[in-house]
Amino acid sequence: MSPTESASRQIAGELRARTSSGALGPGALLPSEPELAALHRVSRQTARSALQILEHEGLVTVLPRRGRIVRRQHRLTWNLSTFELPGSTASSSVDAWTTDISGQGYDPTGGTLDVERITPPPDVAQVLGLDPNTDTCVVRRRVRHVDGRPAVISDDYFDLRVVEGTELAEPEDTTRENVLKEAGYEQVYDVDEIIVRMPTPDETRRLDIQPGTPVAEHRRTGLTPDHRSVRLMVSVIPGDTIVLRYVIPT
Amino acid sequence: MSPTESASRQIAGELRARTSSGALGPGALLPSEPELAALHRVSRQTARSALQILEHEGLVTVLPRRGRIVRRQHRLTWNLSTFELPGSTASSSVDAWTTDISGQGYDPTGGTLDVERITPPPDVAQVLGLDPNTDTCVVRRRVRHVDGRPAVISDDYFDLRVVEGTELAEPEDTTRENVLKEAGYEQVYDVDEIIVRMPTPDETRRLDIQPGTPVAEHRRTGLTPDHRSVRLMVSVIPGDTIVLRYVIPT
DNA sequence: GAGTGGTCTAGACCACGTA
DNA sequence: ACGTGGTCTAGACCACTCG
Repeated sequence: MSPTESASRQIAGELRARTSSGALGPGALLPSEPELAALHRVSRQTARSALQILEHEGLVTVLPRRGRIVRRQHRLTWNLSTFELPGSTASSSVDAWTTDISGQGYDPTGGTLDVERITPPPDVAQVLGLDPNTDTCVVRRRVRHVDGRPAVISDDYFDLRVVEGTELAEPEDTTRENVLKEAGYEQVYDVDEIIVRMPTPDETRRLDIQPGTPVAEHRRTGLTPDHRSVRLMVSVIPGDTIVLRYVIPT
Repeated sequence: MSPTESASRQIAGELRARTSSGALGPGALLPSEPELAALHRVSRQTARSALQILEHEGLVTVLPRRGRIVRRQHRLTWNLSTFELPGSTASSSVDAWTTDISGQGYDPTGGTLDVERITPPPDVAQVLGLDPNTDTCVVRRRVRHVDGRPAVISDDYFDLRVVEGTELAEPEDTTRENVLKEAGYEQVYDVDEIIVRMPTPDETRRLDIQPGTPVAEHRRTGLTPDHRSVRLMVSVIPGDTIVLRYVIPT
């Protein structure tokens, strides 16, 4: 026999069933900790554990001093491929982020741009082929916003020798793309890597996400025809708000 | 002033710093709950909470009855684009999974294939354009393994009318990709959507993953030239073991 | 048998927003 | 003022494995 489930898991399971059956729809208020404890004749801690199981599953959000509600599951789509389906309205030359978000009825404005020259962190140095001791890289840090709230962390790394003298080394908000090509570094492939993990405490703070929300770390490396990496873009994307999308011709 | 951090968070932060500074490398044993409690003069529950914060961040794994160790962060790469960098050795016609995994020195064999005819779940019905009440779909369920352990859940859905009479409707493990084309449904685009979320209890069990490990839900829709969806592949991919990769020509 | 984590209890104090 | 969740304590019992 399977060992009986712990009380907290049983209670969590019961509530989970009520959400997936629709009895507790998105936005519905769950029982408070003392209520749930009394209902099931357990201590408040046990009831609390049950609710936290659901929080960690992403089913439930805490509204401070209001209680816990069932989460809405709506997500935005971020198109990461340059290729578009015929008939789509996207103009792929401008920043895809802006097009995507406003195309879905949201406001992509806001956020900050911060350009710095730093000694490259080890992982960046390796990708860009830099010496962490002697080389300098330019990082363009950005927090993209949606409807006025932080939505994505997006850091762009370049070798200083590549972008020196171009607008990419300056704190201007360029809509970019052929800057690198004009500097003699034609970019012909992007290699995207997507890592799924929990956020660091710092990321949780910067993105203002609920604890327990996983993120995608999206690392896009821009390659020249001779396979040199000229650009590394690292984005941190909260899983509860954004879907990544690729269109691939077969 | 910022309100002082709670004791459990402070202790977690201290341990986190010791891991990122390298003082606690991968595999290192962390202090046990009673040890940590005594060290910081707090109750066992508080010490436990601190350790659980790190578990939920994915930094730490529990070895039953041994203690908690710092996780290794190594991940496999799964190539999801058909396009390959010139010079790569992949033969893109066969199952990319097998090529990818064995190319990285792991064993992709094992697992099960289970073919069923079911009434389509609502999300599948919508994508494939089926009527949930009258239509039937064929699902090919698979749990892909790596080195003998479950690694990825991969369910393939088809309209029964499309695959009836082909090997895709039978419980055979075919590696051929042009079955659909021969049946008159040429597939010219794949649309991939990647959702980052926490696993359901069922997925946690089937994938045998640590609680607190996030997953990517990868949904690949195969489109014909007239934008009909003929195939939906849904994969559930544990974040702690696999990196997704796309190569995109610019 | 000692030591690990897993679970639970019954209390307590706190900050803080809503009503 | 009341009720919410956030945190903490000091105890307890359990299943299990390792030496």
